Amino acid sequence: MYAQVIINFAKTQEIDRLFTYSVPYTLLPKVQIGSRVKVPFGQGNHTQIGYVIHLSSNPPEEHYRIKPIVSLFDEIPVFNEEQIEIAKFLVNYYGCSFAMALEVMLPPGMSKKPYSSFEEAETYITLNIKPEVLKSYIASKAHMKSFNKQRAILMLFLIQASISLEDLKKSNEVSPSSLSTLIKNGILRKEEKFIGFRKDPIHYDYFKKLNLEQTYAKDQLLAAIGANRYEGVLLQGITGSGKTEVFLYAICKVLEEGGSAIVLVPEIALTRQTLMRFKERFGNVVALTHSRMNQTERLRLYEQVRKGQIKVVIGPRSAVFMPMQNLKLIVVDEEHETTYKSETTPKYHAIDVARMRMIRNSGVLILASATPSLESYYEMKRDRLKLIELTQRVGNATLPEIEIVDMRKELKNGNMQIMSHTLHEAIERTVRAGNQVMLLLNRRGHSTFVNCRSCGFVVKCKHCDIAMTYHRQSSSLECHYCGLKEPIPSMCPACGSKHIRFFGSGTEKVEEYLNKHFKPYGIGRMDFDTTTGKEGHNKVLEAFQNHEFNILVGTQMIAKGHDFKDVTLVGIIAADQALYIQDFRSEERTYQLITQALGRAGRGDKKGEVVIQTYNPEHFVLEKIKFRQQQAFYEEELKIRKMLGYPPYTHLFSLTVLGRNEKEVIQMVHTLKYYYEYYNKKGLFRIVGPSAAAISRIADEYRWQLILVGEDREKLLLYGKYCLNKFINRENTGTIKINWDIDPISMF
DNA sequence: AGCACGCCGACT
DNA sequence: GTCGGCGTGCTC
Repeated sequence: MYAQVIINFAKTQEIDRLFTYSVPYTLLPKVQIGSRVKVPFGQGNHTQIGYVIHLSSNPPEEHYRIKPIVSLFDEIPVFNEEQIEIAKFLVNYYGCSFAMALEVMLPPGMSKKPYSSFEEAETYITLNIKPEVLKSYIASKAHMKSFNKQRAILMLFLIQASISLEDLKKSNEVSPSSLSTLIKNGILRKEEKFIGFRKDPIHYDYFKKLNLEQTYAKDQLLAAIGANRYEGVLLQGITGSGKTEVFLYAICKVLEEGGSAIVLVPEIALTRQTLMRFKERFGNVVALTHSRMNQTERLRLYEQVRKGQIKVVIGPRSAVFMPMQNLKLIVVDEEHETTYKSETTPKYHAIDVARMRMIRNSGVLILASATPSLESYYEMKRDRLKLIELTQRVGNATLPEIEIVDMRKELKNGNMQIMSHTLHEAIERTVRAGNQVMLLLNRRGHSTFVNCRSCGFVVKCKHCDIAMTYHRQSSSLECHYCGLKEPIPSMCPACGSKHIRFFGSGTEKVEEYLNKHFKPYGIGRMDFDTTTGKEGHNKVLEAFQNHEFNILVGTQMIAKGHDFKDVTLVGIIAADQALYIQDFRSEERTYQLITQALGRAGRGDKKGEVVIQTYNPEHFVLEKIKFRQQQAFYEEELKIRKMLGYPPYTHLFSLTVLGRNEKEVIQMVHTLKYYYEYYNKKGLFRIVGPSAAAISRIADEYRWQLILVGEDREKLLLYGKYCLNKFINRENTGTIKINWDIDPISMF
């Protein structure tokens, strides 16, 4: 028997290919596709770890010396055959190495440690003395005050001789230290009980009754699942229309038919309520993956999924690789979110992988969003996705009133503040009525730049080409790109003038304004700076939910998915801010962000209100938002993209040249462009640039970029990589680095 | 990534 | 005539 193997460390192209090894008789039954094996490699025959990709009984035709596999690295294969197909897809679709494609699918921490199957064990605490003796033991210590905590624990054991540690921890009366004292004194003992996995039944009574529109949507999804062939669905439902409830029914159907499902959510912390909705209905076959999981937890989950015990996995983009058994449904919630695209090689997009898996498994892909990405909208128009719409809010909730405030008029009338009169009054009205306010401003800090009035000098970061932001809280200037903190200059570093002024507003400044005018109602702020702890997000949100404060100001992280029934006012402080970013997606982003944010208003029975502040009220994005012309927005934006030759009509291949030596970077990027021009004789591709990146220097590294545009994705990827390899092989690239990406999420 | 091979300059 | 600098190429 011969095994074809990918070497684990093969990150360079020359060795990123299959190597054939013979399988010794002793390892014959155990070496399987997806196994990790130790193999001798190179002249020194150092053992390397390899992944078995194919097995065959015939030796290869070419005659080279075949070495035998040394041993197995893990007891059981780490990948199933579907995952190997996914890896092949990643190699072809993103042009990464096979080794990288395989590695990205392993749970972190597993790449170096052997993996073994294990029995499900649960720790139980058991009474170590006779129950009669326990009573007298408690009585004998009755007078001791220090025994109170131990007594509370022992009282539980009067009823039941053995309790699982997990259940004990849930009880408030149990303190870990007194528990260990009782174990030390031999009153209780710890034991491991091996228990088979007993899956919970589906709790049908928790499913909510659907309205007409939801029922229609549900029926269409169930039909798609029942058809047992690939179908892609765009589930487009306005905020508050009850999308989640609809796809919970779809998951239910999949489970009934013996299948499994993956639910992808953006990186933003999933709210407890959402998780509860899954747990209530599906019990222990549901599992959540998240970034705060430790290695043991990750391995345990991977194993349970592989065995088919876990049938529903909820998680961020990496959950799309889970080795589910009989995977029949993938839901991508908030599918327009950019966190679904990986920033590290392989730079995969979770939707691409999800689609590939569902096509392979004849399953259903549901892309759910109130504001789909333009790509998905375009796919829907081309009949590659079936549109299922939810146009009404559930219950009595109605759509909020939208008011657009022209900040130029505000300025003319002498209001220099960040807050317009309209918004100020709306806040006042709202909090007085006992309701809550959310204010969105996508910039943290206090003032976004510091400027000298005499000479115009702007304080920039020493290491980056960006103005420093004034943070009042830390009373320093901060660079948001490299993290540099500097003291605030008392005079201009350039001319010595004392007339230093602060311009631009961030969340801190809004908070300051609110504290000045609305302090008694309570002010909260949620941004990168206030959510550092591990429960940072939840702490702020829970306090808001409990009315510990009634006005919340924050960056985009407040715009997503949270339901607060008392929020009746949402204010967008600077709506046009993102429109000035030089990126073809900035209109789309702005549309999505504002629409999502205003979806936060009026989720309960109360009527909502939205105030949007802008210097650009006639901008088409704001007009479409104001008049709720979603389809018109998408059509208009598509027209622009088509005219300019941007996605979804074309594909991009971006290259960034990085280096500490500016001259070298500029020279190299020009030489690189020459290679692309040389091999573009047929003119299939458009070459944009080179140009300095939007932030031309970050942490002392200069950044220049080149963008290739083409209609044929496959050819573009080949061309992009081919010329780059030629360039690297023929030129002395010195100290520069080159990053590249196909279908990048932004132009930076 | 490692290791061998190989071609050139500095040294006993 | 030999030792070692590292540039180049190969690894089942």
